[in-house]
Amino acid sequence: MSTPARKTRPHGDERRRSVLAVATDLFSQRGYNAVSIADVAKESGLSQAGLLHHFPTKRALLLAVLQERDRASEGPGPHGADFLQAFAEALRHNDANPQLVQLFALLSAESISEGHPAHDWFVERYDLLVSDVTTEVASIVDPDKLPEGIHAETLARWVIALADGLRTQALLSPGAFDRADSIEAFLGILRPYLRTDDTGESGAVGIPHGY
Amino acid sequence: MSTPARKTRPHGDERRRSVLAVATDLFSQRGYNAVSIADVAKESGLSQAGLLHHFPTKRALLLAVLQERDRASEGPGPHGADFLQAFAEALRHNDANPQLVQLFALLSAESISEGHPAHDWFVERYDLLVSDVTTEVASIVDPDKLPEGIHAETLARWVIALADGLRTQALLSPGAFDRADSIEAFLGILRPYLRTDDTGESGAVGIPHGY
DNA sequence: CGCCTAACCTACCGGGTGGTCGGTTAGTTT
DNA sequence: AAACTAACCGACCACCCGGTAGGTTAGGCG
Repeated sequence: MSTPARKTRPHGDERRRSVLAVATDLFSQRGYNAVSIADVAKESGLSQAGLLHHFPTKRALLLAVLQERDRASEGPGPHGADFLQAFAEALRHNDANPQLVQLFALLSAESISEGHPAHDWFVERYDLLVSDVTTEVASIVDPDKLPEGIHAETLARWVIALADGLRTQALLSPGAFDRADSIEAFLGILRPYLRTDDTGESGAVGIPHGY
Repeated sequence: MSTPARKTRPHGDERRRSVLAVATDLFSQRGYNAVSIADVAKESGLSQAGLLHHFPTKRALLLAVLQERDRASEGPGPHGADFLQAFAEALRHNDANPQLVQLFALLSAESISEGHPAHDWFVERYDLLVSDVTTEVASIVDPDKLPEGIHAETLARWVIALADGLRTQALLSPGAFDRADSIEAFLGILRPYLRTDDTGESGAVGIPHGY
C-alpha cells in the first residue's frame, strides 16, 4: 500500500495528543519551570518513563506544545480594511478560551531569559508578528495623515503591546474590564489616520494566534 | 539612649541589603522559580543556612525584594498636565536600568498563577496603578471630547498596557525600537482629547515605578 | 505460528530542592 | 570578666528533579 497506515498505531498518536493536551493545560496554569514531567505523566495516566518514550526530554515536550499551537492557527485570515475588526474579534474568541491565553502570557515572559527552551521560538514569533501586523496596518493607514515620527510599525507595535498588556491586567483582575472591547475602542481612535480611498490592498496575512 | 543603635549591628543590616541586591539580580535574570536560595547564598558569599537566618524562607526573600522596590519609589511625583510627559521620562530612566525592568517583566507574569508568592502583591499593585493613573488622566482629559464608551480608566489601562507590552517586545528584540519614544508618541495621539483650559488640578499621585 | 517493533513499566541514578538542627564564634552590654 | 545575643556554619533531612537502563507486554505482519 502507498498508504502504509490504515489502522496502525492505534495507541501511539492518540496518546501523544492526549499528553500534549495535559502538558498544555499544566503549562498554562503554572508555566514551564514550575511543572515537572512527572506531573504531566501522572495526569496523563502513565509513568514518567512512559512519557519520555514519546517526548525524549522536557524541552522537547514544550516545543511540541508550541509547534501544535502554530499548526492550529495556520492559514490566511481577513486582511485589508477588515483586519483591525477581525483582530478584535479574534481576541474576543480567544478570551473565551482562557487556557491558551494564560499559556502565552506565562511562557512569553519566562522565555525572556536567555537559555529558556522557548526563547528563540518567541523571538521569532514576535518578529513575524510585528512584520505581519505592520504590513496590514500599512495597507490601511494614510501616511500623510500620521503625525511626524509615527510609522506603520509604530502603530503595529502599539496594537500588539495593547493585546499583551491588557491580557496581563485581565488575568490579574478578572472581570474588571473587557479586553476585546478595549482594543476595539482603541482601533476607533486610529480612525482619523486611515485612508479614505479603497486602494489599500496588500498581501494576505493571517490573524495572530494564541492571544 | 532613645537611639539604641549607633554602631550596633555592623554586619546585620549591611549583609541584609547585600543579599537583597544579589537576590534582585538573580530574580531579574531568571525569575523566581528558576532561582534557588542556594544560588543567592553562594553569590552573596555565605552558606544557605546563613542566608536563611536573615530571610527565613525563599518566599520571604522575594517579598523583601518587592517591598524594597516599593520603598525605593515612594513619594509624590509631578501631576496634572505634566504627568504624561513625566511618565514617558520615567520609562526612559528605567530603560537605562534594564535589570529592574526585567525583574518586573518576569515576576508579573509568573505571579499570574494563583499560589505564587507574589500573586497578591501584583494584584494589589495593578489595582493601585490603574486607579492612580486613572485619577491623573481624568484630570487632564476633556470628557466631552472623548468618543462614546471611552472613559479615563480606559485610557489609563491603555497607557499601562503599552508600557508592559512594549517592554516585552523590547526585551525580546533589544534595540529594535525605543520604548519611551513610542510611548511619548502615543501620548501625542491623545492630545486631541485633552482639555484646553487649565482648571484640571487633582490629587498628587506619584510616577509608577519598576517599569 | 514466530518475529519484530512500538508502547509501555519498575528500578535506579546523580544531583538538586527548601528547610531544620545544633552548634561555634565574635562583638556588645553589664 | 561574665552574660548575652546576632551572625553564621556544617551536617543533615525528606523529597523532588530530569533522565537512563533494562526489561516486559501486546499488537501487526510475514
